[in-house]
Amino acid sequence: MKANDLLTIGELADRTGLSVSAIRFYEEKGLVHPSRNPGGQRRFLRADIRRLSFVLVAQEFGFSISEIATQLERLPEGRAPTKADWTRISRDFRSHLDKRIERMTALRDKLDACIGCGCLSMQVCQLYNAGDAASRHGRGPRYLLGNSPDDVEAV
Amino acid sequence: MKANDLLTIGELADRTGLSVSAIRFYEEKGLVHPSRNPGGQRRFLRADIRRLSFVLVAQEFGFSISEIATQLERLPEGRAPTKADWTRISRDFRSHLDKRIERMTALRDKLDACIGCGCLSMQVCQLYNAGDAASRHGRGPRYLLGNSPDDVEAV
DNA sequence: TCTTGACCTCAAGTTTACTTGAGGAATTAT
DNA sequence: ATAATTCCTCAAGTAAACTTGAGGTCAAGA
Repeated sequence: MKANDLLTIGELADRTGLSVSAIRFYEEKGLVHPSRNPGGQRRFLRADIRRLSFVLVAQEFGFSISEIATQLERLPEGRAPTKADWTRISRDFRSHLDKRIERMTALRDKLDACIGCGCLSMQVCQLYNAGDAASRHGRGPRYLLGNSPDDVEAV
Repeated sequence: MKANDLLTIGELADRTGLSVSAIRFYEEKGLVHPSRNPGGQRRFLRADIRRLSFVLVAQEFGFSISEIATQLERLPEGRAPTKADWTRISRDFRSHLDKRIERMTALRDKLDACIGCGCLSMQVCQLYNAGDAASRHGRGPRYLLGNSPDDVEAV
């Protein structure tokens, strides 16, 4: 590490656990904006360690890179983000995460009921619910797990 | 629909909400094994509606197509799966899902603590935990959210 | 029968998130 | 001073999960 507090791409890679190529890729996607030294090499702020770690956590939360880029645009460039900056972003995360957890838990509970009743191969079950079917539009199975009203005699 | 109880690919698409091309793709990946009529067109069993709906649900649970294919190999071909068949598979789902929910919830709780304390831009917080850092290997940030022991003075 | 809509195959394209490789310049270590 | 690292750019490759298109066949209804 040089006398100043800027990091080379390799140092940043070591600090974040990312590969060098991934960091270059993230720059291309607008997640970081390193400066260059006289020789043309990238120089990163220490704050970029956190920025990239944020990216990794956000990915685990199910955000795509472009969504993360949008979030990060709300952070200041050049100076360390304030508490208010991060709080705003965290709140968005929180609500996104809540929805995902809610959805997963609902699926699990329904699955639980099915394990008990064996309905995945039968007709009457929590998953076989006209309400569900009626509320579904667009993507995904219209009738969860293949049941549809006129299939009752079939499978 | 013809007199017999076999479905054309279009009918199956209507029933599952999948596109025709997706169903062909799934066949290629071994998720369904339709027979052919004399003219060479695919003919599906009614049980394939459930099979494909299972695929969609499994994808939401975070399984990849090849993992789903592995699970489905445990189901009988040609006859309707029994309660025991599905129960075995459901149990695997349940444990996979539990792990994911656990992980998401843990992340959310840590995030909550951070929204409260503003630590995403500070030094002391739930996410800044030597234990976490020590237990991390391989993929992902070595130091969650960018903190590392000698960065305390920095950001 | 004939026409239209559904189906067929096979190849290539798409998006996301990166990695790998070639060819070369800048830094650092000895 | 020189060798060993590290870095640079750009192009191309990879894997997953599909879609799109070309060129042609099959089936169902008027």
